[in-house]
Amino acid sequence: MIGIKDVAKRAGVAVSTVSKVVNDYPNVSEATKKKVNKAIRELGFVPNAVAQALSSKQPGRIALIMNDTTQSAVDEIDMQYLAGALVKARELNLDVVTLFVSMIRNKSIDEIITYLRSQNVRGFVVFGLSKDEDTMLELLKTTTFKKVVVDAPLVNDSTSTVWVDQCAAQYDVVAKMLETVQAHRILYLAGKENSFVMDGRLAGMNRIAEERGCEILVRRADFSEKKAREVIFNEKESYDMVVSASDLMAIGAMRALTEMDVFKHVCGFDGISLMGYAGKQMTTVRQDFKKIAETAVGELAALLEGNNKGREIVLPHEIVRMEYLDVIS
Amino acid sequence: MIGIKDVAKRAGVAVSTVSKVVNDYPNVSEATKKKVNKAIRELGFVPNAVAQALSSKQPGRIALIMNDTTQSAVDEIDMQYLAGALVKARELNLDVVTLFVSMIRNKSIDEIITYLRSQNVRGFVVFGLSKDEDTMLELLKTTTFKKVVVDAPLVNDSTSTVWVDQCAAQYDVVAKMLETVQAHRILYLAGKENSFVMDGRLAGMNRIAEERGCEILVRRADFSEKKAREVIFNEKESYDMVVSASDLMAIGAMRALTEMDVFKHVCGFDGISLMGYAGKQMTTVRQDFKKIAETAVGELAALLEGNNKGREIVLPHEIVRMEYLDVIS
DNA sequence: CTGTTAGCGCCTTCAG
DNA sequence: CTGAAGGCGCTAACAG
Repeated sequence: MIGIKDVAKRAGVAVSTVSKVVNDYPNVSEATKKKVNKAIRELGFVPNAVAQALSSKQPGRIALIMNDTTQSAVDEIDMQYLAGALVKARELNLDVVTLFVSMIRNKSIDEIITYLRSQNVRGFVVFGLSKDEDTMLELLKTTTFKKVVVDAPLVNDSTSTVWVDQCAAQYDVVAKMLETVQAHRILYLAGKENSFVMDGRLAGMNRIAEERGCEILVRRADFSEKKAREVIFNEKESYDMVVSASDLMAIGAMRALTEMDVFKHVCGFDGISLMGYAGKQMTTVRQDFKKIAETAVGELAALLEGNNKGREIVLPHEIVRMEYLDVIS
Repeated sequence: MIGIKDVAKRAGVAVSTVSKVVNDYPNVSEATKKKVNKAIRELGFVPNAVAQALSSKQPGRIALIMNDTTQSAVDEIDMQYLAGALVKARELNLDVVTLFVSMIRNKSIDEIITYLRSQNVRGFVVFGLSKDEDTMLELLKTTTFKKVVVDAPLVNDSTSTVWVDQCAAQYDVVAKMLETVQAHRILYLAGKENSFVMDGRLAGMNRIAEERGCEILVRRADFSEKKAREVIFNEKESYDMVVSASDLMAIGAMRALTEMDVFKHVCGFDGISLMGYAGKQMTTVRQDFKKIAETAVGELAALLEGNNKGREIVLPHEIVRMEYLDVIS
């Protein structure tokens, strides 16, 4: 491996001069700068990031903690998160450690901290955290790291939150439906109770209930298509429309209704491309997951740099109609 | 930050002794080992991975290069790959840099090499490479890095391949179908031509044709459900069975057939959980993506360590029947 | 078995 | 504007 020293020799200057050129520091004459750059090119010199990091120029690394519950539907979301986060990190020149919660779930909080510190991690972003992820929640209270939580309202001095307003999104998508559909009783397919996002979505439904005088029948289907199917099949009470807290459940509901040969309007939530498989047009909420991830990493960088305290960042959502042929590429 | 030196002082020993204890080297008496560990605990010492890397003859880092064509169906596969690879890398104590090809597609090969080298990358694994990824293919010929390719038959001195035998898998799944189904003319839905895996799968079909005396109607549907639909709708020739080179196309075919109100057997390929959405039982090939990724990382480590040349590793596949309610959790 | 002493590759004062 | 020298935190011979 050829190093800064070789370049210095080749260019006939001192190593420190090379360093200055490489890092684009002032106080170097154009002449020597040229010489050095020439030598760098000729030798194919590549600065060693590890050494750079060690000698105190290290911004430190960040960790991306992904939630890996093997559910095909959420894989798409996670990939978007990951892609957005990695791109942004690269842009910000932040070194990244990618982790899955399954890799650390069984470890004690101390082990996790030790691991992260040994990896030189200064802060991290957690995606799709749920309420029963105890050690993670504990870790968020810690002040050792700066952190950003996506999809959960957890803020403290060293922790920011990035997400879309779930309450407003749920409200908006239903309000949109109600522009064209009469509905007095709405069957609401809710997700798992341990989900932070459900709180907001339920609140959105309550607001609909109050403002529009609708009655809401809440049924848990745990974000599962299968359970949503069952709920629809078993529901005795009458209702005019189905609102689902996820696209996956919306698809299950739609299928069940079709099999029962009854028609009801159904609306979803997320805007995943799987919606295309519903086989019908469906109204849903679209969240820009890539953008969310980028924002999260950006915020983490800000926390790491400055002295800003943690805060909540709310990103906009969009109400869309997705249709079979639109989506399948 | 407290370092090895502090621990040494605290324990009343030399730094090298601490280092030995930390790295679990021999030639340290139990007594001093205890002293040192005590000091480590009291001071909350955490070895700095960066310094370790710089100092020792680090195995170097490895890069995982993911193919990010936003296709919901393949997201699941990629997540499996990623999870498997990360777990294995952690096990092997290899530092990982995760990349998406979209992050480097527009860059020149030199830029990529420079970037990887600056990141101290010594080798990488590429997942789901396609034939038109020119710079990547070029990079594989290079000898700068050790590399492992998943799902493409590219082997040279410094490059290994890990995948399942696509030809045998395609053959087996059809052979399995033919045990119970009579079929003389098979409609084969092929994927994109730029896909390495298609070569093997087509070969598998040819073998079926020869051995069983079947006629194969090959139709390109580019791994797209939509196109598979269209193929089915437009196909004038008669056929007894549909074989698809991916689950996604199989689903499209199944749906189209249902809409046309005709029944044909359809079989898929991949074993993604999306198959559950087909709404019917379907025979398909299941590949263990996690295992594949683990093997790939293991092989990369081996290449990095020893002096083995690149080679081809073939993993087993499985023929399964997936059904609606099995899959949706 | 333990301590001393060089580096790893680079950055960063601090003199010249 | 340039060069010499001292680390960053740790590992790895080499002496004791």
